[in-house]
Amino acid sequence: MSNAAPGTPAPPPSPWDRRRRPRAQAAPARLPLSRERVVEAAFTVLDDQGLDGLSMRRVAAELGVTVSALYAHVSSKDDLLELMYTRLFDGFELPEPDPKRWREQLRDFAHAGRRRLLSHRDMARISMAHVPFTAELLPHVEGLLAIFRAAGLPDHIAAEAGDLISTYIDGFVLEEGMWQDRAAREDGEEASLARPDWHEMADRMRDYFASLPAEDFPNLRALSGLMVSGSSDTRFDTGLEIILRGLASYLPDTAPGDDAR
Amino acid sequence: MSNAAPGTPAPPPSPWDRRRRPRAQAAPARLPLSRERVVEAAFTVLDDQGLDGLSMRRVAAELGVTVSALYAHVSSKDDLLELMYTRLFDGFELPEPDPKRWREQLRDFAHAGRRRLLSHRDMARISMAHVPFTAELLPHVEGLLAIFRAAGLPDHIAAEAGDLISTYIDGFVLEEGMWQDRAAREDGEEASLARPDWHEMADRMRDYFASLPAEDFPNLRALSGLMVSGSSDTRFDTGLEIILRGLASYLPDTAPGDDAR
DNA sequence: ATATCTTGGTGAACAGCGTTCATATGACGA
DNA sequence: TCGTCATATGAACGCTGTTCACCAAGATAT
Repeated sequence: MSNAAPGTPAPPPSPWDRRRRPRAQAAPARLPLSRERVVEAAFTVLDDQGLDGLSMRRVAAELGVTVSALYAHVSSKDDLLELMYTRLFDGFELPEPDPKRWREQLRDFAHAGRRRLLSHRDMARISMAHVPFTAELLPHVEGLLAIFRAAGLPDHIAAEAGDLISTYIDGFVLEEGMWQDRAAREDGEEASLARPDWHEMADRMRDYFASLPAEDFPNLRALSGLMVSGSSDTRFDTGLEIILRGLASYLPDTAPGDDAR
Repeated sequence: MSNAAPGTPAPPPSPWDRRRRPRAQAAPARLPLSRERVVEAAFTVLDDQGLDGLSMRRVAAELGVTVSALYAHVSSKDDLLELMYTRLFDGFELPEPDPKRWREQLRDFAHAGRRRLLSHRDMARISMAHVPFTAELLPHVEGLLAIFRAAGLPDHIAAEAGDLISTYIDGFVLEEGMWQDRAAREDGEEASLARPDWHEMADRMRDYFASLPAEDFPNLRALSGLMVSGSSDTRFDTGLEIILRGLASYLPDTAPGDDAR
């Protein structure tokens, strides 16, 4: 590797001498960036890094582009998150309100909402941080209100019910995600790092509850089975049903417990 | 102290020559740091900077101490946030369950919970990010379950009701805070920077709803008054009542609508 | 009285973050 | 062929959470 002694043969281009940058792959006929492509990339980063790993730099890397390029299409990270939030509910349609089927319609709404929140990691956290009153989301709010009013709910109840049910969905999925994360983290620390095994976590939790002093925590012990195990789906439906029954109680008088179950 | 050559009079201590640091105020008999003091400082930072402005460095500054000193008492920022979360509910007591008064007891619980969440800025965001199954919080869960079961609710309902009601409280306060923040931000951009005027924001929101095309948003327009104006307190109670009525519907048979309102 | 250990703090550093700005480059119309 | 325009670059700024080698002073032991 002789290069030192006999008169310095080839002066390496000093860093401040910029002739032509080696054009890393400057613009290889890439289809140009766009809002859509940025949001899309953000979703894939979100899905395999989680919200805490979602940085502008990583989104840029995903697109094979520098950070600053993103800011031509998105005005800030918050802006990007808001775009993701509204995009998540793209094409979310609410049915024409049918007074006789309002409960089913709300169940469908809740299930569809939950499914969408579950379709991307940590999405509930993002959703929770936003108020659904952007122009794109207003039709959904309107659709919900339409169902409530068609069902015959008094106005002051209808006005609150939308928030209540949306918050429930968000909150439930958020908690689902937190359990999954926690399971994954503890799993990763111990042995396997790619198996967020849900049941193992549930077992551990039930064991923990069972280990509590019986005289101080009788109810927690008694209900531990129901609280942690049991599919999320049925737990979700149970909570939802409580809300629906509460709403039904404000209806003039349809034989109570009628549509129940 | 002549030690140098007779020419150079007083060699100023070179920066890398560290004899004794001027002891800025090394340890002015300060009462030593403690977990408690750190958490306390974190709360005051939280209250006047918000969660986004809560950094370890600012907490340290609040205590007149360097960042690294904090890590002797707190293992990470997440740890600190968790401490704040559990500390918020210190001394939170649930009553001995009284089967006849379960609704009142739950109302009291909800009000107390909301009040505590409101007692520090952005606290609902912190609360939402945690699962209440830490050792310190388990007694509260137990107390809630006790009320549900004493009231006579079936187990699978009782197991879900705690989550439902807690999520409602958290979610409601969270949204309250978001409106306040948004109002404050827009206010700050325009003119006054110390008046988060709530009513002005509500007015603006109602105006916005009223400006929507009547044929597309009849319900939103009709209910806008109820949704945005009206005190938060009564809106909170309305949502809470829906849940309580839903729970009541699972009771064997106490003349429905009995304790209602 | 001197030496040692412990305690509780310092300050510099690291890697990463969101955001901005002057600059360079490729494609297109004149 | 030249200029223009849009687009992407890369360096920089100030901030973040976290770690680590070091240091001053008090308590303890010799």
